[in-house]
Amino acid sequence: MAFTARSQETRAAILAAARRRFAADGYERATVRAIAADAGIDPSMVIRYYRSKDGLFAAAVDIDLRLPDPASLPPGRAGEALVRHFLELWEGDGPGEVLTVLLRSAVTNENAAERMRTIFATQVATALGPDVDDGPTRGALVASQLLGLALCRYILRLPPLVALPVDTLVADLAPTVQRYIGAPLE
Amino acid sequence: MAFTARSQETRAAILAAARRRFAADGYERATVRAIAADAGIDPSMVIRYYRSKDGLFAAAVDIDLRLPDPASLPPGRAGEALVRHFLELWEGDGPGEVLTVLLRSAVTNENAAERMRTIFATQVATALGPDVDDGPTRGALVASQLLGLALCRYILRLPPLVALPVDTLVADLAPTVQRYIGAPLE
DNA sequence: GGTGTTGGCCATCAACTGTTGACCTCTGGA
DNA sequence: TCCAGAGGTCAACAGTTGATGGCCAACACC
Repeated sequence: MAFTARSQETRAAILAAARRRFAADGYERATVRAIAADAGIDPSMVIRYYRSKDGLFAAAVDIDLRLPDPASLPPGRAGEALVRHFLELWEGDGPGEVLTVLLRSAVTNENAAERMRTIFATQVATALGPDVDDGPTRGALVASQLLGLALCRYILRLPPLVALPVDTLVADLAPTVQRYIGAPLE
Repeated sequence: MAFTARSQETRAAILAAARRRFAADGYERATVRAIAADAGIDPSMVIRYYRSKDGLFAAAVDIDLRLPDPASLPPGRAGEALVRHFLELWEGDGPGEVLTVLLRSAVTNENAAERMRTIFATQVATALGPDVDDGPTRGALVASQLLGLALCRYILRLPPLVALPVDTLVADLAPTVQRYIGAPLE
């Protein structure tokens, strides 16, 4: 299946519409019909191409955080780099939409939650470097601050956080993340 | 309406079942029928008592954070007190359930998001004391860390965060919150 | 003891969901 | 020129959803 260029086009149109709808409405309220309408296509085509709504969702949340390698950063600046990289992902059109989908649905959908867990357990925790047993704990603490920021700024849209420019946010949060990465814990 | 003791009983049973379902499944997937079944009552009664599913939801998310007055705390310890109080709310059966409902649905439901915004804009920001113009900003930063913690520990259930005892979490997060409250910002 | 009010159940509605299969239509190679 | 196979549409399915209104049973009050 899926040979001609035309089919790849509508396939991509469906995926784009799905990401938009999933990001805006969450998994349950984003209907196959609405996605199809946005893509200017019949609902049955959505199923034809992606087998089911779940299949479409799985295709819609496929992302690589591409976290910077901490070894390549000046020591003491890893926190700042992490916060900035994370924020720029969210500010970007493509990844930001995917991340919105992921976070929005991870909150109610167990599959999405599991995906989120592995993403942040593996990508973040291992990005901190292969040090010792409290690596996962530090990674989770970092995740709590970064995801909390994303939640408040991009999902809940708390006005003070929406108003702050990226640079200010980086400056304010970097010390926190830096401490979670390196400082001695309880 | 609603005079007899019996009606108040089933009314309360419906509300309890609703909180449980909303907390477990989120707004969309928690059906009136399932809530009614949990409460051992006919679905139509749910509508009778709460007018609509939305009305039931509004009744289910009614909470007062009861944040401690910072003036009554030893200075320099407000951050610690805030984190501990917040965590104990989530650990409690009653408030924890309501907060789960609120956060789970604020992510997809605009009404719930608005409620969340006012709760954290007013209750947290004003709890920091009536100082100046960056009060809301500081409040939002605090919210980003506290809500991020709740998200990762109680909703996404990141294993390392679930494993940590409350005291450890308080010790690890208190400096962050303390800094957001008091230290000079960018 | 009648009587009206209230709690509760049943049957049902209209709308909407994901999904399926029959059918049309266009294209490109033989 | 023909025609197989692809992309695409249409109508319909079976199930579930929130919500409504009619009906019966129990209880309080006169």
